[in-house]
Amino acid sequence: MAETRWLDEHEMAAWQGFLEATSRVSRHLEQQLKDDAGLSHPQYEILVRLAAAPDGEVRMTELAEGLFTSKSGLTYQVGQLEKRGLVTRRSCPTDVRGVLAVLTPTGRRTLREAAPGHVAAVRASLIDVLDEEELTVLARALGRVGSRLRPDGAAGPVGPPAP
Amino acid sequence: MAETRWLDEHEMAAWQGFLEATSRVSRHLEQQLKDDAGLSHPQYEILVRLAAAPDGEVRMTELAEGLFTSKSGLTYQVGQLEKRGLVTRRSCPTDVRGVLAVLTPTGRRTLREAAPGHVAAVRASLIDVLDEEELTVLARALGRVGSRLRPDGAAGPVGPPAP
DNA sequence: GGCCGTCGGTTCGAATTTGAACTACATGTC
DNA sequence: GACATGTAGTTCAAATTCGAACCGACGGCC
Repeated sequence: MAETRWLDEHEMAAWQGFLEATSRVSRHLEQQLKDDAGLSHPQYEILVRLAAAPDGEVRMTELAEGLFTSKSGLTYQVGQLEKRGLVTRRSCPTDVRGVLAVLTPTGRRTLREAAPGHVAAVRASLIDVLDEEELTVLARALGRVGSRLRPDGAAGPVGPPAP
Repeated sequence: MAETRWLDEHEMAAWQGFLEATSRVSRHLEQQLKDDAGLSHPQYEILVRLAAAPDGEVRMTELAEGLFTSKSGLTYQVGQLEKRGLVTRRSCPTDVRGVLAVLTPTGRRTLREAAPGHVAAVRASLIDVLDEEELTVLARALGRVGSRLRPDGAAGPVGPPAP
């Protein structure tokens, strides 16, 4: 292994900015959702995915992937939502092992009530803080960062070899 | 409250990219640190801050602010580090209430061994994935996002009122 | 000098997250 | 068809996180 390439000032600023922004934004939104809708962020995301799916139902595994969370974590959160009547489970018709999480009418209503406040908070804390160029660059750059870390190894081109 | 301004496709891409990138990067680095050095990310950050401070000691509250974590969370993590002999506590000479976390020689050595691998992982997952322009824009944009959410209300100019 | 509101840290209990079993089923191969 | 291997989801214990309650100490003020 060659000498360590430490981060220069510029890179360090980006890294620290990333850390601070992600911490604060996620904390802020978590708080907003809890206060205004009594939902955690994972729970909100579950409702969103279900609402967007045909018949409002999605396989557990598919949900877990979309949430970037572990299988057991998802089981827990769906359990919480089920307790509150926002979601139901039914077994998958084409695979006996499978389970579908299903959005209930109450769940759909809860989401409809929570969404405007949450979107407003996302805008206030992130989206509307960026100008047009920043938004574009950020989407492109972070999209690449995220996709390269996907487990399926969608690493794509590693980029040109160092000159 | 006016009509909700939903996110358009462009904004949604940025938001989703942000969510995915933050999830995956933090998960990836957490894993790398645990595997290679037996440290959690908060623990690593504590060691870094201590190593950078004169005499390797920092007040608890100051540490908590730097880590964007709660006071109790910090107490816990410093406790863990203390158990492993990487950190000691001593009471602050100028304020009886205060506590200083102090880096031990073992702690300093542990950090020195962990740092190269961690920096490499930060590069591989984020920094080296960005080109020069992206790095600059990201530092600027996320820096602004983070600072606006600081509790001290360093909100700065909110920007021109909507036209 | 004594009081009052605030600060610095810890402790506590509750909620959440994770990875490692574990069960039950699906799938491909011969 | 039977078997080996992999997949879907849950359960479990352990670790971590948060906020609220708490205690002792500080500081300003009368």
